[in-house]
Amino acid sequence: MRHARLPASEEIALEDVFHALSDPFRLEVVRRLATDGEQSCQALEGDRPKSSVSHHFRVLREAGLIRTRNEGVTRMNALRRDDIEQRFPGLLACVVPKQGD
Amino acid sequence: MRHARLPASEEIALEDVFHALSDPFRLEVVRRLATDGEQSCQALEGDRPKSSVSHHFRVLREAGLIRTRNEGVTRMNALRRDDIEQRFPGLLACVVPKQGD
DNA sequence: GCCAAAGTTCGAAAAATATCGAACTATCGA
DNA sequence: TCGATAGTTCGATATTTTTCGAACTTTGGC
Repeated sequence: MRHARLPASEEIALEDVFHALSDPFRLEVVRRLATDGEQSCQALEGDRPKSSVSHHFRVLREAGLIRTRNEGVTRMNALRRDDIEQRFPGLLACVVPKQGD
Repeated sequence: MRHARLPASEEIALEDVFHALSDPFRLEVVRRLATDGEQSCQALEGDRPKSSVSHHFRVLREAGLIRTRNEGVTRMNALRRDDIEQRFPGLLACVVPKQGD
């Protein structure tokens, strides 16, 4: 399996991040990754076909929001917390729900 | 001129805000409003036709990012700083360039 | 009242995204 | 090696956005 395109931290573009997060499904994925940590694709698919899920994960990956690594037959997706925080401090805090919201 | 639709602070949706900011022109408008304060539409149009500019201001307005008031024959647009800050603390700080960036 | 200026609205055409099935790839286990 | 599992890629269609001209609205000035 070819290595997926992944922008370096400095290459992450705000427009791309915003576009990636403007979709409800992708926003939810980011939130789940933030609260529950690394997840496989299927752990987050909500009865959607795999090709659709794969598309959304790709958008998140290319925007620089997540990183994917192979673990056996599955792929684990993790939020690029530190990279995002470094590039756009405070952004993740707006996305991840705080208690009492 | 009819009053433009404007969501209350609590109604501002993160997805809408992200979508609004995912366009380079709109992101630039928000930055200009943040740094230079209230502006007319034409002060920010970059050789684009008025209908296109008007469309983008409408997206920003409906997302809850700006407020528009009539001033004579022009309409002045202002960033809804306080409302956005209250609803999504820290978000604007990610958008507006800090010095040395 | 008439004209000009600043935006808005409408409608149609172009461009970008999303959706989903089918075929493909890679890895693990038997 | 043969399945089975987890994703990816491709291609086609549907939906959403963007773009832009033309017509319209509102306000101020003469």
